[in-house]
Amino acid sequence: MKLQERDKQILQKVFMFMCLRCLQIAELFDMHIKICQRRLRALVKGDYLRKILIPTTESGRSPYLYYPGKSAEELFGIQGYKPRLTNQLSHQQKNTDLLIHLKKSADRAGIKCSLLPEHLIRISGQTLIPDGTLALTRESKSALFFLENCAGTEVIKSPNYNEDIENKLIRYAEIFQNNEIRFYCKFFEYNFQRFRLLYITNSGKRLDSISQIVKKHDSFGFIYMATKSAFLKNNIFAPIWSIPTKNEISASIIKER
DNA sequence: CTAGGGGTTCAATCGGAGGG
DNA sequence: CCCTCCGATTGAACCCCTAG
Repeated sequence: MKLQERDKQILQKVFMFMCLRCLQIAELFDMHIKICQRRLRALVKGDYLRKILIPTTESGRSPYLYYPGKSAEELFGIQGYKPRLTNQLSHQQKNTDLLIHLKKSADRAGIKCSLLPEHLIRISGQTLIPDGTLALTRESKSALFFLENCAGTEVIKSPNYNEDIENKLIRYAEIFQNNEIRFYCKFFEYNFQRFRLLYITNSGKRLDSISQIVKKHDSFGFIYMATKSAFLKNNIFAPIWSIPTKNEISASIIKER
């Protein structure tokens, strides 16, 4: 097969996210789903990609998950990973969906959006791992955002203060106070002043209860919250964000002009 | 000959109806 | 209560045509 320029870009994205579904790739590249399927099939044939069937909870056929094959590893000189079918994976897939939504929304608005998914942060040895980070750039100015996608399974508050949401928020506040974002400045090649944390919840009820904890620990007002449905329904300018600390309920993360 | 597009078929899953 | 069947749904694969 002859590798197109777009094929290479697809492979890069697959490396970036570790693994992607056909629909995610089609959305990223504005491809017709069938065209996307066909290219992916060709890439699988050339062992640029490999695929596994992932179990799903939704109706319909289970989609394939594509991850780098040997040819792609040789082409880029990067090692790929075969995704393991764990709870972690479905959470990661949801994070990918959110990041792609942000990316496409920014594209439409003419704003540059660079992504840094979770697994790349993880292997860099950071102690606090967000579900993803992104940099929005407009006219030579960039802003850094962390993304937390609350699946609704984590404990909000556990007595041992370990790995619960409250503990994580405390650590975010520490990082904000000390402005420990050197890793991200280096990755995005921009000297960010501060960052914002975008906290996505899967229900309004959960948003309210976590807001209470945010108020307690975020004295700066850097934590923005929204429900997943509002987030996915609206564009990047939409005033859907609440900032618990400032008692704001319709903030925007970026101004329209 | 290759890439893109439309139509159709295949495969896998869920939920509900119905029977034992 | 459990099992099987069936339709609905969704993603992928297949076939054929067209344009360059």
